[in-house]
Amino acid sequence: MGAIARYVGDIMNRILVKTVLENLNPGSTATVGGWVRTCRVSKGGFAFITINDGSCLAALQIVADATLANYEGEIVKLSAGCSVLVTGEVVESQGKGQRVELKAGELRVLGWADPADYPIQPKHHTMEFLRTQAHLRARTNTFGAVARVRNAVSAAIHEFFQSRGFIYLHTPIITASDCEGAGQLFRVSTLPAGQEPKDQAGAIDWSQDFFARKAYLTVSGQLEAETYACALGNVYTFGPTFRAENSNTPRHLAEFWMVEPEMAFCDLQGDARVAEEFLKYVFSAVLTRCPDDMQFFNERVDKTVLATMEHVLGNDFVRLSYTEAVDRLVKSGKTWNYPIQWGLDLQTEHERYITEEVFGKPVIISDYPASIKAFYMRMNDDQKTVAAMDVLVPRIGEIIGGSQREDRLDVLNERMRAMNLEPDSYWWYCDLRRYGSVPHAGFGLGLERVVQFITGMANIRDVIPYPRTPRSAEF
RNA sequence: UCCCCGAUAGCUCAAUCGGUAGAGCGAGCGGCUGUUAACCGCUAGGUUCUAGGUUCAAGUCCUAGUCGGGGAGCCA
Repeated sequence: MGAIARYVGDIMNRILVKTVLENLNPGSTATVGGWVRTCRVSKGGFAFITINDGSCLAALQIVADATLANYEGEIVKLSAGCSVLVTGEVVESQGKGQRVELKAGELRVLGWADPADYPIQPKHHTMEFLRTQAHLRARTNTFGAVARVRNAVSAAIHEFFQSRGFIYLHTPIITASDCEGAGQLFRVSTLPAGQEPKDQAGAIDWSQDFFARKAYLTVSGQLEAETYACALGNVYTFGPTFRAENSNTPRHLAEFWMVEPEMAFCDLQGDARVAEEFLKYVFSAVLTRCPDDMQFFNERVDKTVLATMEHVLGNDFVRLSYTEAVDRLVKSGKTWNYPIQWGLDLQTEHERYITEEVFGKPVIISDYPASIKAFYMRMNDDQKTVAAMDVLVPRIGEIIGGSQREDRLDVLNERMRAMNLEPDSYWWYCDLRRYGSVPHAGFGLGLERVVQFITGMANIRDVIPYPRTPRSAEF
């Protein structure tokens, strides 16, 4: 067995750097493992080695002196990226910058990292460069903090719904619904490329494909979630979602994670109320659990994120109808690149004006014209608008899109025909309205956009470990 | 997909009117130091994204492409 095997006992007993820094007092003994951030060798016969193990933003300072057997042979040669296992005594730090440090009694080098070619130097790197080193970028302060915040957000999402009795539902990744109205789909096929079997008309014969029909990666679990909501009451999905849109922006991914609660016996007002409570719960949880990481983002990434979080938590979201929003935009006196007119969708510039300049906080816009929204949204009594709502936040724009669903079969059929959709291919979706239909509502939230909003990270590709975007699927 | 901008040392950038490529950081070596993005000195390090073109001469100008960034659309 190799070198690692000999250390298994110590590895299993290691203590997190976070624990040492926050909980251990001078006099304790500890074994920690981590990756070297910096190593400064003093001719006075000792070396300062800071290591990080991902458990927290801060690094632990190790003091190793020349009495250690491998001091000259190994310790003085340590550099950024090396992995080490250190056992020593927690002591009060003589220097500034840390409460305690670890005086090494034994320092084992588990893995070297040649400083001549280790890509993560102890200096500023651009996000663009780190994206090309996605397998190592988690070792930086920024990406470690992003990973911890993303984790805290994910945990908070489950907690919020679980504590309210929602059932976590796993909707299919592969779907045969090819027109959910949410953009381009990735096709899933096992037919040999270029040699697909043809039917008599010369078209590809999909009946010979794996699923005996065309299949795709899901763009939303909503329709399936509705069926379970109409049996279990409140459910939520939380999983990967795919869009084959050729979108090249700092806010779009081809593969991203989406949360989609769906609630039976719920109308649009209830939907909006849950959306607001939900966002506030998640923001609050991150502030509570990742204070150091949030402080870091506030200092190094975006100096407004903490104030924004506090502001959002301390204020009610603004409720505004689409009609009122259009009215405000018309009367703003501003000149727009895109026209404002009742019946046209709001553009990014309009949404940002409302949420950033008019109110300076999240805004929930509701009751959009039916003509610009999906077939499944419930027609309002005015016969012109549907019970849809978008939650808009400063800087990001739309973070949540939701609606009360059309629960009347005849109205749904009418809407589908008006949008050139074939009700027969949605037979199971229509069945929900045929048998025991109930008012229900839900919304979808992009996980990465929430993490972006919370951390202030400018590009969505930097809040997911391995971003998939047009022409990019490295790693 | 559309518009704009960019690509020069490992990284971040500079290079005047088109005139023969430089700095900081990092790295190597040496010095100094309870240090903490340590500090000081020396050294090495380049097919200037690719392919064409203009010119006596191209990092610089032109054309096409590739990749990256910003904005827009689509959306979460």
